[in-house]
Formats: sequence, structure tokens, C-alpha cells
Amino acid sequence: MGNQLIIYNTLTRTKEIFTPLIEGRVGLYVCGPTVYSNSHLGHARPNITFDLLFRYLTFLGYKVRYVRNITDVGHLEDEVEETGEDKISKKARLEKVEPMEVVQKYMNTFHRNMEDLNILPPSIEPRASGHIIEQQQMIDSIIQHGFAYETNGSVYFDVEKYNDEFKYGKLSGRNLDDIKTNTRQLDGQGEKKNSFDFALWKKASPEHIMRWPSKWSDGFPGWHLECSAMSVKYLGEQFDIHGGGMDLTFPHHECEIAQCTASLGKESVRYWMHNNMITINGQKMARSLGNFITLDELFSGTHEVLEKAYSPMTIRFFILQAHYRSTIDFSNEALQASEKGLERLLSAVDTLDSLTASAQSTIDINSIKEKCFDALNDDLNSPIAIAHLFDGVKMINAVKAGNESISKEDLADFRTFFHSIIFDILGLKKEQTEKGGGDEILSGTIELLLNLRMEAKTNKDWGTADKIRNELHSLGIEIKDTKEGFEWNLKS
RNA sequence: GGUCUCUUGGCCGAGUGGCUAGGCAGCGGUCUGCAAAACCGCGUACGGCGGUUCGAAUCCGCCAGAGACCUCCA
Repeated sequence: MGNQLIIYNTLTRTKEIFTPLIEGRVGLYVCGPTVYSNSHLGHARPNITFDLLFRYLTFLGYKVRYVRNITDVGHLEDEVEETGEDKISKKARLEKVEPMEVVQKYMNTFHRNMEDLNILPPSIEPRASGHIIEQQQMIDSIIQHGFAYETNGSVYFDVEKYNDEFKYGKLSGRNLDDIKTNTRQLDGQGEKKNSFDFALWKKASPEHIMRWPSKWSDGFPGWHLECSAMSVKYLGEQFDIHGGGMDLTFPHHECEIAQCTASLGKESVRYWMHNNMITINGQKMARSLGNFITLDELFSGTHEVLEKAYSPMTIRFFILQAHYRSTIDFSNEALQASEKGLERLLSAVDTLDSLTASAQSTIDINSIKEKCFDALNDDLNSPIAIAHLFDGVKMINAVKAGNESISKEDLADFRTFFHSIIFDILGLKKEQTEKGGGDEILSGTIELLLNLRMEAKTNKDWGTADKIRNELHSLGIEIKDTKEGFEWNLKS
């Protein structure tokens, strides 16, 4: 144990040793956002989780093809009601712009937010609207195999028929009989045989803006279809890992399995991975509860539940401090704890870089390295890995204080290890400080005052020295006295 | 109503039969003219009640509480 990556597979509900389909290569598909509004805190979780996976697999030497889609058509406000409007169309109608303007605007925001969080771009980022042909081909195939039917220009997946041959509900652990008795029966389902059938193609109503021609009607594809069509196109009929939020398990991922199985005769995905959800002060994040925080609001502190702004790296570190399959609760207190912890970790990296070697080591570097990688191998247990990094921080500080020593070889090794795990794998980075910020006059003035304070200190004029310190502090300038002199920062 | 999950010290969060993470806060100390910052040290927790066991936070049962999905959600 320890040197093999183990992944929890939602499909089997067990941890399994990860073995790729093709040696040395990994195909990874993750459900991306529907770009009809600003990216929110909820988007941070899966993207950071699977960014960690992507980075770690890459670190392990795999050649990874990471596909993450953009949903820019087909995601309805209400899948059950046939009057359900496409989310993007609706936004376009309300804002009186083209649907693709909506898509572009929020996709840009999403990309900017992801970059802020130091999330690597995927290898391929396909858009649903660019794969209408592929989706239509998949519908054809599903119809040919007898698992879909057409009504009034729309095509629906025949869940009951599929369930007779394959089992519908295996991923989410439910069976069709339960679904039958528990699904709300709604009026106006005339087109579907059963309420639990889902749309593969929807005929567009006259006022619907986003539409494409097809043999069935002028219309648009169903939401679940895009992921099936695009994952198969870019990763093959079978591929290694499919990820996404737990809330997508049913119905979205269940429907993906049904679609792929119905058209290909076999399941496509070998390992299903699901990240858990985020709560805020113990409550689910929802627009209706007023605790729906966008990433921009989080980074700028402009939301009433936030006491201050939290940097993207604080958010990233906070999310990595919990295991991806646990729920995680956001609160000001918890975020500020992470903020300080991260500072401590990153300053230890600087300390490590400045250490000088001794003839011999009195500390055990290898046990920390092993424990960190064991943790990551155990279903990406980043919180445990981070805990061991803090043990490393203690060692680093002890060496600096002269209580321990480190050999030249160990020091080089430790530096490499710390840099790769913190920066390459966990994807943390040092934030550029606001200091200066192009304002030469301000920084010059501050430096002048602080130099005057140094002179006052030299003359033991404590009154003047303290006055300068206190006045600057009340203006939001943090001053740290050091052996050599001083350091300062603008407090954010 | 159905299916499932969770309940850990002041806060956040790992662990999951004995070796009892980590961060933040708190307390004590080092440093400092004083402070701040930094660093070092300290803290024995697992909802309640039963049961299994030499031994349970960890397994089983019941009770209480919280949440998720079943409808769009990451």
C-alpha cells in the first residue's frame, strides 16, 4: 500500500486501485458549468478537486487528456415541465442580447475565476452548441437500438424499455420501481410515455431562439446528451474517469450511463468520482436563502455574509483542507483560519529556500514525503497530506532556529519535494502583494516615515517612533520590525 | 413519503476496533525599548442509551438532531 493510487468509485461504492485503460494514459471527463450567470462558490469545489486529480496524475507521469465541457445550450429551467425554458435563452431574452453573448460573457468570467484559483485549463473544453451533429448521431443510434421514441418532433429516452435490458439507476442506487412510485405525476406530460423519460431532442417552440435543424424538428438537444456525446468523441467509447458534483449523480450521470449504454451497448465510464457540496454557515447555498456567493464577491468581500475579502488561494487552501467527498462549511472564522495557515505554510517555503546545510541531518525527511504521498494515493486525501506538510514546517523552522540540522542532499531533496507538492500538485501559489501597486509616491512616503522612525528608535525617542507606527497602522499599514530594519504591507 | 449520508475538543476538519492528525483561536514562553509579527511549548474530543469485544470515537441496535438526493443546481 502506498505507492498505488486508490480512487473511490461511486459506481461500486468502494475504494479501488486505479488502473488506466491504456498504460500511462488517463482520459478524464468532468461536467463543466452552464454559463448563464456568474460563477459561484459551488463551482470552485469540483474544479479544484479535479484540478488536484489532474495535477496529481500528471505528476505521477500519466499523460492525461482532461475534457471539461461548457454547457451553452439545452439546460432547461425545468426539465419536467414541457414549457421549461432554456436557461441561456431565458437570460438572453431578459437582457435583450444574443444567447451567445450571454454564453461568452459568463464563460469569460468563469475562465477568469478559474485562473484566479490557479486551476489549470483542461486539455479540451468542448461546447454543447458546437457538437449538435454528434448529439444527433447519438440520438440516431439510441433510436436504432430501440431505446428512444419520437413524439411531435421531440425525441425521448425510453427508460422503462432500457431498464428491462440494462439496469437504470445503478449509479445512484435506486431502482425504477421506486422511481415510479415516488416521482411526482404532473399534468401536461402528453408527449412522454412516462414522467421519468428524459428528452434527447426537444422541438423548439416558435419563440425559442436557440434552434438547429434535424430530421425530427427544428429544435435543440437535451441537457444530458452533450456530456455523453462529447466524452465519447474525445475520450473514446470507454474511458477512465468521469467526475462531477454529487448533485449531478441523479439524474444527470444516470442518464449519461443510460445514453452511452443504449447507443454503444456498453458502459463508457470506468471510475465515477463525485465531490461533495458546500454549505455556508451550516446552510445549503441557495439564491433563495440570500447566501449565494459568486466568486467575484468572495474575492472582493462584497457580500453581506462576508467580513472581508478572501483571496483565491485562501479559498483553494480551505477547500483542500477538507476531503473532497465530505461536505464543507464556509464561515468567516473557518476561512480566516485557513488564511493564516496558508501564510504559515508558504512562509516556511521561503524559509526552506534560505536554509543552509550542515554535515548531517537530524531530521527524517523521507517519512514526511512518504506520508504525504500515501495520503494523496488514498483517494486524494489532501487534508492528511497538508497535515504532514505542517510537520515539515516544524522541521524547517527548527532547522532555522538551530535546534535541528539538515544535510546538503536532504535539503535539496526537501526543497524539491516541498515545491512540487505545494505548487505543482496542490496548486497553491504566492499571491502578489499589493505593495507599491504602481503608487510610487505612496510607497516613497511610507518608506520615508519608516526611516524617520528608525532614526527615532536609534535615538531612543520611543514617543516619536511609536507615534509613527500607530498613525500608519491606523491608516491600514502593517509594520513588521525585523533584525535588519522593517517590512511593511498595505492591509487589504 | 422514498433512498442515502452525517453528528469529533472554542471553531474548522482528518481518522474509523488498541499506537488516540493538522490548522485557527486560547494559554505559557523566546525575541523586542514596548508592541506587532515570527518561532517554541501546552490542550485528550468523538450526539444519547444499550449491546458485541480483553478493548469502540471506530462494529450492531434503538433514540435524538442535522443534511443530501428524489425538481434546476457544482
